[in-house]
Amino acid sequence: MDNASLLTTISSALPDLKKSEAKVANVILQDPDAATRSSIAVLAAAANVSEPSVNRFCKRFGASGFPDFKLQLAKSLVSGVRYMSRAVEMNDDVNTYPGKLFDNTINALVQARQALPITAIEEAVEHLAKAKRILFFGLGTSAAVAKDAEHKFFRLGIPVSTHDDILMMRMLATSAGAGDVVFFISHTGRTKALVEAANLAHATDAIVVSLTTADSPLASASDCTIELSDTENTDEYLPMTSRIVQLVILDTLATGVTLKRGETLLPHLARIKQSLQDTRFSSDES
Amino acid sequence: MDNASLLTTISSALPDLKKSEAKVANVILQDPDAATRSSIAVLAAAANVSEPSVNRFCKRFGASGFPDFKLQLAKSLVSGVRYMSRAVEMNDDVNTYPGKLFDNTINALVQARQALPITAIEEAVEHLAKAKRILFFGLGTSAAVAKDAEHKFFRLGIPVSTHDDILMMRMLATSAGAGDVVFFISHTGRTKALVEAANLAHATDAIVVSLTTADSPLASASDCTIELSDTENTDEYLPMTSRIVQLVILDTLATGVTLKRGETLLPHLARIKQSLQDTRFSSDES
DNA sequence: CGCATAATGTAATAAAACTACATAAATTGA
DNA sequence: TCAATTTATGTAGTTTTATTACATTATGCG
Repeated sequence: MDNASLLTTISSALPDLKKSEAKVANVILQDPDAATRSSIAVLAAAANVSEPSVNRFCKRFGASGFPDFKLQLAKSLVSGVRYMSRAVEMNDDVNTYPGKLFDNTINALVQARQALPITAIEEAVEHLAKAKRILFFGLGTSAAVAKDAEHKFFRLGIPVSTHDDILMMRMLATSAGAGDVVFFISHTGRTKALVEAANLAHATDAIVVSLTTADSPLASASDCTIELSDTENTDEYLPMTSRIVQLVILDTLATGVTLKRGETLLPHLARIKQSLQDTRFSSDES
Repeated sequence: MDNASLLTTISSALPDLKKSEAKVANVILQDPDAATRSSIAVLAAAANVSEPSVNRFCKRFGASGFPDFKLQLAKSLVSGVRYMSRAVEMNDDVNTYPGKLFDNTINALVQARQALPITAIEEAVEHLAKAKRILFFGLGTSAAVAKDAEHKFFRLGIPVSTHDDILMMRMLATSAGAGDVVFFISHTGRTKALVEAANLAHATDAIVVSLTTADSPLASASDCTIELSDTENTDEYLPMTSRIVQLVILDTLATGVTLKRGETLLPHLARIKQSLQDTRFSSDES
């Protein structure tokens, strides 16, 4: 996996390079992105060396030639550099801002995908699959996420409830016990009311699982934390991308539980789907 | 940003491509990695088309030429996101299925991004920005989406409420009037209770906006429909990708309203953010 | 059916990359 | 220090690769 490290490799090899190779290295290190778009002639001119020198440079770093080197370099730039989120500007029009919002969301998901907390997911699935009851707690935007989770786990046939009422949360947290999973959802992990409820639940025999930011007070109060990296400030005023990532993580957990429970679940899901049939207009009507 | 999405873009553009371009597309989709290492001649031969056809193909997808296209393709492969939706299999383990779920969601968003109903969004923003009151109606999974929307529009300072109670929906729909926007959210657009409520609302002076599938009964009952293409059967038993797209569309609408209302809104949002300050543990504590 | 337009291919041209070889610089040992 | 030798770099020619302009073929329409 020398993908992200090609530039590092070059820069640390700098002292061992021949004079002309070093010149090439410097030009590339100075603006790697430009390098990926240059031809060998342009790069050679920029470095004041001959074309074959550039070629030799490429081969030295494991590429089969200049084009191959450019390819590797381009790849390494993707994984190394964070994707740029494009902030919506005040004078964006309807042709611009929807695309930006989608892009930002997509980028957030791609990034989250790259840093999936597999072990935490595994552990959480373990707890959820064994749970006799699941309580989802969330406030504000996370209340909607919790509601979505409730709906999803309900379909799996697990007794589940959601709460966005602080008093209810405290009462339920206090009276929770073995077999219960109390699941907290919070972007910041710093909402006092939620952290307090988590502490109350933590004192019982129930399992406290949280979906939140690493190193937050909420994480400390949990038996199992699914940590999401703090997103950039795209979410400045209205939380957007963060909750989408949360939702997909919850999809993941629900899927994990489904898989863990095995085949028996599918008939159950099919039955629920069937039960909704009569509430709908068939595709032919109207 | 077409980083993670070049292959998805190609794949979803497939039906609109000319015969020779489609041949090229298929060869690339079949083994994208090989494509990044091929010359234009090799690729043309593999696809049984002429070299200029390959070149035209590349330009169609925004590249300046074949080498540039290869570069973009290589970059898009780095993220590891697969371009096609991959169903979760019964014997997938924790290293597999989370990635699949993220991939599917990302792909759904990329596709939705490509077919953004700009005019409908514009129209809906128009209505929402003028609204004196907004009512969000949704059932099941869409209830969670509605709740999220409520939260978001509430922050914009618009009187708003959400309902997932059929009777409440009917009463509110009937008594709605000028200045009201009744916003229906439904993946299928065929849920009877919801369609009936939409018809009741339609009979009033209120504006009925819906976020649903094209040609559905719900769409017919609306003044303005934001049509989402029916997603693939990834959502077979548990709705996943469809609701994510809905959420991002609602983000888009909220953003559109914000922009339409102009600068004045930002202080309002900042104030709300400020009001939440005291409910949180500061980053230093704990 | 014949015209018009679009789609694709052919062949020539230009650009880019690579190779073999030549020259220049550096290193070594007498 | 100065040849001899090795190593580094550049030159020029060759080959590969990509692009352009134009010709041909296919497609759709009146």
